[in-house]
Amino acid sequence: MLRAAITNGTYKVGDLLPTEQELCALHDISRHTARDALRLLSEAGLVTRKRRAGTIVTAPAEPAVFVQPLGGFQDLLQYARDAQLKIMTYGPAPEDGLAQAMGLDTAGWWELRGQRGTGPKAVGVTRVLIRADCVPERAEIQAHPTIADAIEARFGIVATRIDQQITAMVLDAPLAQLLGTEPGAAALRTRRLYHDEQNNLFLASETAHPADRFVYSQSFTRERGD
Amino acid sequence: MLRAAITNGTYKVGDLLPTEQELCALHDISRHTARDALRLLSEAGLVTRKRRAGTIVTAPAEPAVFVQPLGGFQDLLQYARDAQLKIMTYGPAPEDGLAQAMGLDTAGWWELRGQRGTGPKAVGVTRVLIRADCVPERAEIQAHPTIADAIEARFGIVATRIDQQITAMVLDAPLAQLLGTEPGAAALRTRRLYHDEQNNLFLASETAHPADRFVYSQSFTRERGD
DNA sequence: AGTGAGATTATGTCCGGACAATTGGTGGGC
DNA sequence: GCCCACCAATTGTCCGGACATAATCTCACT
Repeated sequence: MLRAAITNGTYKVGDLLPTEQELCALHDISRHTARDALRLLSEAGLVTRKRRAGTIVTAPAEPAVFVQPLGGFQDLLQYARDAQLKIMTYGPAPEDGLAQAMGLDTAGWWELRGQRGTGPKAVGVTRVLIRADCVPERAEIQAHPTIADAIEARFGIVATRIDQQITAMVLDAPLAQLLGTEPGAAALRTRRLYHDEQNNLFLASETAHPADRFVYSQSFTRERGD
Repeated sequence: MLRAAITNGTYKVGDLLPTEQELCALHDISRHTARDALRLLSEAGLVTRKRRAGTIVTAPAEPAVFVQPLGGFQDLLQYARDAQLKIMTYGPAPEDGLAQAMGLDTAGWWELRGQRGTGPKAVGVTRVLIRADCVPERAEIQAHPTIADAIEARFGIVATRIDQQITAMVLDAPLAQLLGTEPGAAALRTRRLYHDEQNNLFLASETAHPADRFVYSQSFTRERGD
């Protein structure tokens, strides 16, 4: 949670983190546990600790990203099923055709949640968050044709841009509330970008609010002019 | 000490380290402390820990080397003085002329210890070990002309080979006994190589025993034929 | 011989406490 | 105003204990 707080700007470079005792009181943990958390941050080079002075943020946190061979979105879904992760969406359900193209089963899997964000970019955007009870140390999905290949096979269109990643993250308070879980819970954030100019198809992962530094969601949408 | 044991081959890749409880009993420490030690090794990638299986050595330890801006030997001495480190030698005292050239004060600073090693290479070799109560995280000696420059200026000779490094290490039992301290104590090992063929001057850092994987000493000697 | 349940034994993750070391802050004396 | 002694706060390093978790081992059973 501290790492997330640093990442999203709650604590900026130069700020002082709560002392160990404060963390104990805040989260009802022992000093030992608080120390472990701060130690991890220190080892990651995000903070510097000095006696008497406290713990100072020295570098902005980069979200931990697992980039390598994650396969397509279907793989991700399958992985989520195997790992008994919870798949949730918020925003409207994706169009059937699009959902089918993405290999999504709109029945059962989808728990529609309240639309988050009201900005223009949120219109028509469906977001997917796969919630994990534990964050896997390493995603073990086999390398495999990307979702772009599947789209190309079914629709005959070609994605001109591909960008995929999966991130293990810790939910902060507002998002946790939105998703009906507790702050500090682990979540897998998926992100993919596909853009086909020819068919004006735009499949993008975006943040609900520009103010959010995180990209929490997997989005399926079309260009606004569509 | 475990790290040193891995480095010097006491534990080889694939070997099992003592369990936490065994370490507790061996060194009369709490499990927490033993865990910390093993955790450091694990974070350094030297060992892999698995439940029930134990702690397995997965990579040979490279001695931690501080290579960068260490300056010359005088700087090192000054640093040792400032940091109130203990400077010890064993073997015969260096010749006055050579010692002067090296900027060494043969009076006071030198605590002659027993000659270690009987091999031919040990003849006439004086070794210096700078002992530290704590291992500095980073040597903070200013960059500065190397000792080779000083030699050149005073003797008009040119070192044809320069190799300098300083290593923070932990004393194992035999060396600790030799130096009259306790196993596990911290020490700074210095190493420099200078060779001037023109004047047949050879200033080298060598290990006392070829079997020793460590180079513990700073040596000042002349070629055997000298 | 193979299988599976259970015991065993490591490590992983917590709790609680004590004291040391460092260093910023404070206040008194000059 | 400056300096120095002292205090207090914070992290660093230990101790001790409890239980969870995972993986190996054992052994009865088929």
